[in-house]
Amino acid sequence: MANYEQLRLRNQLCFPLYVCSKEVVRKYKPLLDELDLTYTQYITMMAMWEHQQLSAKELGNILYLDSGTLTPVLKTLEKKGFVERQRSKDDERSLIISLTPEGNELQDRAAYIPEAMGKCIDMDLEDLKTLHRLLHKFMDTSIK
Amino acid sequence: MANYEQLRLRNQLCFPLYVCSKEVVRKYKPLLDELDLTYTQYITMMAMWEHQQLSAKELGNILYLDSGTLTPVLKTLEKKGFVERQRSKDDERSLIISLTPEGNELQDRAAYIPEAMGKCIDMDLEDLKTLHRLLHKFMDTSIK
DNA sequence: TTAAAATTAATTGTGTACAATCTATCTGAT
DNA sequence: ATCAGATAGATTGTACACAATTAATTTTAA
Repeated sequence: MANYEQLRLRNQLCFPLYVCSKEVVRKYKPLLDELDLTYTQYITMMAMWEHQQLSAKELGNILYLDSGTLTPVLKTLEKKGFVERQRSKDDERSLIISLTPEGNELQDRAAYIPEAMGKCIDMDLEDLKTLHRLLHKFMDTSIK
Repeated sequence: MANYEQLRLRNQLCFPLYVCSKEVVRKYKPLLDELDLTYTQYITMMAMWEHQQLSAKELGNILYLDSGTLTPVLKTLEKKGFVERQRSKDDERSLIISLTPEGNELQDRAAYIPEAMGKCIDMDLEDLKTLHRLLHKFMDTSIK
């Protein structure tokens, strides 16, 4: 029988990426539950806190999500009162997302999350910085 | 207005992990389409190629997936003729997954995928090795 | 000017993920 | 021997993720 060493899970890059990504989202869950946000809703709100107002298109570019994913997320966030959705006057095709006062206030309640998450990760800072740098490098060289 | 630097997407570890993971899966898609496999089905088959026979429980431990995810994946792989599902004689609770001849042959057709994927990633080998090492370290220190 | 092409969201369909619950089976302590 | 607890999968419900298609609007080029 052939022994395809390169087909072993432990030798792939994809698999630890996939596992680590899911694990981080899992670790966020109890923290995000208190804000009534899912992980996808959380990163959407992070983009909104940073930019205050964005079109759905711009949001998709920032988050690497298409309208099939974003449309229901934005409708949910609107239902929760954190954002408003309205068509652009300039271009009726474009959907403008803006923060509500409640959405803005949520940022205060979210402010402790990055630090709380940091405490969950038992790796030294140097490794985390390297990991962060290499992931960004991977994104920059591999996407699109 | 407060400026929560640590809440910016670019300063998170979670976000590049999430984006890179999705991006890698997206890059696999055209290669896996030829095998009639999704990414989740592919890593399941990789575990099977490595072990020949596993219980659903063991598969879940290897892949970090629970029965809610695995049950439909395994039923699909059975329908495609790549694995067999049968209850253990020793313990009726346990579901034994084994490779069919077709499932085994699929490994030959999958053998070129790791190399093809490698060519899609435009990062030097040293960085990729470091990334691989740090992701495994992250998995080992952060999960469970 | 106007018809074709491009752009933006929304919709549809498939396939995960995972928490929570359920069901069947097995194990162990009395 | 038996029943309480543990264990293994299956099921249910919610929420993505994304490809493909659709619908509405805008842009562009003949």
